[in-house]
Amino acid sequence: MARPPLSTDALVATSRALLVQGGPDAVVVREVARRLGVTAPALYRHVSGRDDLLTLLIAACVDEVTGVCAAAVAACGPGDVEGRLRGATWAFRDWALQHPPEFGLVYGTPVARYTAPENGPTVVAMQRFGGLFGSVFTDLLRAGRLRTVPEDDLDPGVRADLTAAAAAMGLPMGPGELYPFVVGWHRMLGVVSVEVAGHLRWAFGDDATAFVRDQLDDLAADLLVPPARALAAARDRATSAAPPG
Amino acid sequence: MARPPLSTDALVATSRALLVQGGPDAVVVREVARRLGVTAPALYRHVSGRDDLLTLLIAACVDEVTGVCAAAVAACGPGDVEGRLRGATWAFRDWALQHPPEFGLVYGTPVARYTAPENGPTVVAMQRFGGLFGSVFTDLLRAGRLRTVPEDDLDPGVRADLTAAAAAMGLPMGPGELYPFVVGWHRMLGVVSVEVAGHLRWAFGDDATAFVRDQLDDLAADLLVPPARALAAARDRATSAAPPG
DNA sequence: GTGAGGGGTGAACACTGTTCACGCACGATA
DNA sequence: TATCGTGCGTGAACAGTGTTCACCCCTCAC
Repeated sequence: MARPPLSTDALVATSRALLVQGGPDAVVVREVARRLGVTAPALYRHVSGRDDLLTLLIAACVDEVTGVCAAAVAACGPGDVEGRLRGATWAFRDWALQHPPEFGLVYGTPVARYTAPENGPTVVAMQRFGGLFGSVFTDLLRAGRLRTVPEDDLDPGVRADLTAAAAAMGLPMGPGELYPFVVGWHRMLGVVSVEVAGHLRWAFGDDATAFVRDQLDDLAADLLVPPARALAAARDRATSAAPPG
Repeated sequence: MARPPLSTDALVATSRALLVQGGPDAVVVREVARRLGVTAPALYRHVSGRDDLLTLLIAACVDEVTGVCAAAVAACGPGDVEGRLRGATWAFRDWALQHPPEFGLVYGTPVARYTAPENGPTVVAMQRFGGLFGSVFTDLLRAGRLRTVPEDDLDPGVRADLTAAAAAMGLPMGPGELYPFVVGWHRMLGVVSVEVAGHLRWAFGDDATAFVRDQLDDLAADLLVPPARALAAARDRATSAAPPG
């Protein structure tokens, strides 16, 4: 009766099954062991404890959602920068709605007593995820499709924070260009969080898809410059490159 | 050595202290009892179990936030419908930021294995809370300051859901009038949730106040008709009441 | 062949929520 | 006044949790 050798991946997979089935509290060391045909202390050879298990689980989920968003981005034509934004956004929302427990674990109220280890796997996974959306936005910026904000219109504190954040992440962006990125991230996460948490059920029952699509469309409309105007702006820049006088 | 008699309020208060100090998992029956100078089974004379304790705690928090929002509304002049919206919104955000554990308990990812009892105290507290914001929006509507949506512009499914929801809540509103209410609730909750959960820290460190104020101002701008235009619309309605021909 | 060590085991500890039989002290009743 | 019923507390117990410990077996390198 050879039992398959214990691997960290197997631990994470069974932990996730328990998470899906009964929420974070159902991820119980002894039960994970039981399902793997092993006693609880055996897991401590592969994982330093329950927190470590959750850390790996969160990282795996972030990697998965990064993957589906990246696939949606890759499915767009090379020039379709708007499609990449909409595709990635909707892929994120779809994944969240199809995996509420995982979404809750990653983006929900922080799990009690759990704190992600500094520079641990969850942090680097999050950075990969942020990098994906960052590339979508830099593409929009290069194509002139991003509705940037004049720096003088920004609150001084916000401007300073965004300048610092761009520098910290090595992004070649000014604060007025990073601003729509933050707004996009913030509103998208808010829209999806509220939907997944079920706080729209009183209005839309079990399916708020149409409403959420409206909200994400509104968000895109706020973030993007229409293609025609982007073209005109590009023409303006070209002519003003040879200024009169 | 007369111990103060055990009251449900005392249970809720000590539970809340534990929640604030260590998150939902720190609300431990035995510790609540210990702090009240009593053993654990004694609590079961006043409360049916830990879930019941959480139910009462959630209801108390909802009542508290309803109170601060109501106070902000009451502080506005009788004609200041816009001030009521902004005041209630900002009061909600302030309460959330000052009480992250309570906010997480009420509006965050549902607590594992906990489900609110049907028509229990949490539900009626939530209804009171919804009623407060509902009154703010009906005031806006009556003053002509709410940017309503033509019914034909609504997705048919959304329109049907909103019609049903208005009927279920006994609101004298059409779907195009309920729509901005849902948008406002949805976006406000999203903005605040993301801020409280700390998902903006990478950009703004520990204080995203200025950014969040921007976002809530944007939301208000999306929801409201400027006063001047509201006046003009009222004039139009008055003149078209005596139609030509 | 033998030592080293990776990876498993059962027992144990300190917790948790909850239930149970018990008992005390009080107010209403005969 | 004596007695009962009941509200409210107690300690003991049960099943479950995360985690640690001493132990042991199996395999691999020398």
